Amino acid sequence: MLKVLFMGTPDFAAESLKALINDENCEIAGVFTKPDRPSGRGMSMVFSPVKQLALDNGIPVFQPPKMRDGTAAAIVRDVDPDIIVVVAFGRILPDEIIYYPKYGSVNIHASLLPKYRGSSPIQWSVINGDAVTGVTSMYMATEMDTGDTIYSVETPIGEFETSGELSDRLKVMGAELLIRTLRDIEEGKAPRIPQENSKATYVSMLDKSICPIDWNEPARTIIKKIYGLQPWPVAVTVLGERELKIYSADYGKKNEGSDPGTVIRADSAGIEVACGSGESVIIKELQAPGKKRMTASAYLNGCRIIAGKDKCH
RNA sequence: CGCGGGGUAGAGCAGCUGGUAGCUCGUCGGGCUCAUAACCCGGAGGUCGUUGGUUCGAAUCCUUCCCCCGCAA
Repeated sequence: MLKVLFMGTPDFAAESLKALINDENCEIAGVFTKPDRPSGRGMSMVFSPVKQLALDNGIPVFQPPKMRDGTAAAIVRDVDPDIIVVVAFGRILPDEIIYYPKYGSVNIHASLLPKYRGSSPIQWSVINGDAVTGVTSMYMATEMDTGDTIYSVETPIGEFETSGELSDRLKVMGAELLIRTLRDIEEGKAPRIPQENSKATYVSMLDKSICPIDWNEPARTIIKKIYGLQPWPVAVTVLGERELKIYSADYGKKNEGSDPGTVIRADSAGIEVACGSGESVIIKELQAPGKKRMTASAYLNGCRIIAGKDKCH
């Protein structure tokens, strides 16, 4: 029986916590999650998925505002876990916490380390057009995502798969990997593989500055960006007077003549826009300010777009 | 009371300095074409989100409530 202290915040982490709760071999002595903050319309306080799940299962929840002022470490000593499991916690832990438990701390990271160390590995693997990605379990070290890896599992990325969809798959894979990892650690047969630091790449947190679509890019780059930025922050382009969020798109025909950004067709099939490399992209679903998400053809019904004249910026 | 946008025919919108409603698509019927995401003719379909009020008269002005969306993460 492993006495586990779990740390995590979003939906992705809740999946792992759920697996731990259902695992006969684990006793969850407590859960750390980010402090509640107002969110949503009306800015009401909403508990994180991890907190909600913990509360539903009668697990003690701790939300120290700071990890380095000693109070968090004091809680850890008080809980006195055999191991700390960190999944998408969103905070950096001090050494006094990482190395406190008998087995140290393990982390589930949504990439094939050492590739994509950092905050948004799932999104970047999609945006960059990678064919495969995966989840990795590792022993945590002082520097973020640099610890020795234990296991990793790969999965192909669909050509039109969104980051949200991929995340839903990876969180399940991560939860399974976590259970296997913990079992082998307890049985003393988990490997400890140092990362090849020379092959490491880092990715930063996403923000809205990368949302605008650059129509000079090739079709695949644009399409991968559209799917990679979902469900947040969502790729955008300006068509006419409005900034449109683009939710789905497909490859259009070769188009050597038109300037990138030019609408070359607008009908029930969607809005086809010329892009770089003599290619084009067909916008299928979009959302205008204050409106619901809708198909491009529905949008065209109420907003005349003229092929050959209007341009996306 | 965090800020802002919106609820009008099946869908997307216009109308909103007041006089009972219009566009595009879809749909139904007919026609044209070798053919088409094409075109032509005709028809059906809306108590304009809800409550109360102002007015001779409100989708259009004020008010109550409900619902949807964006910002923020």
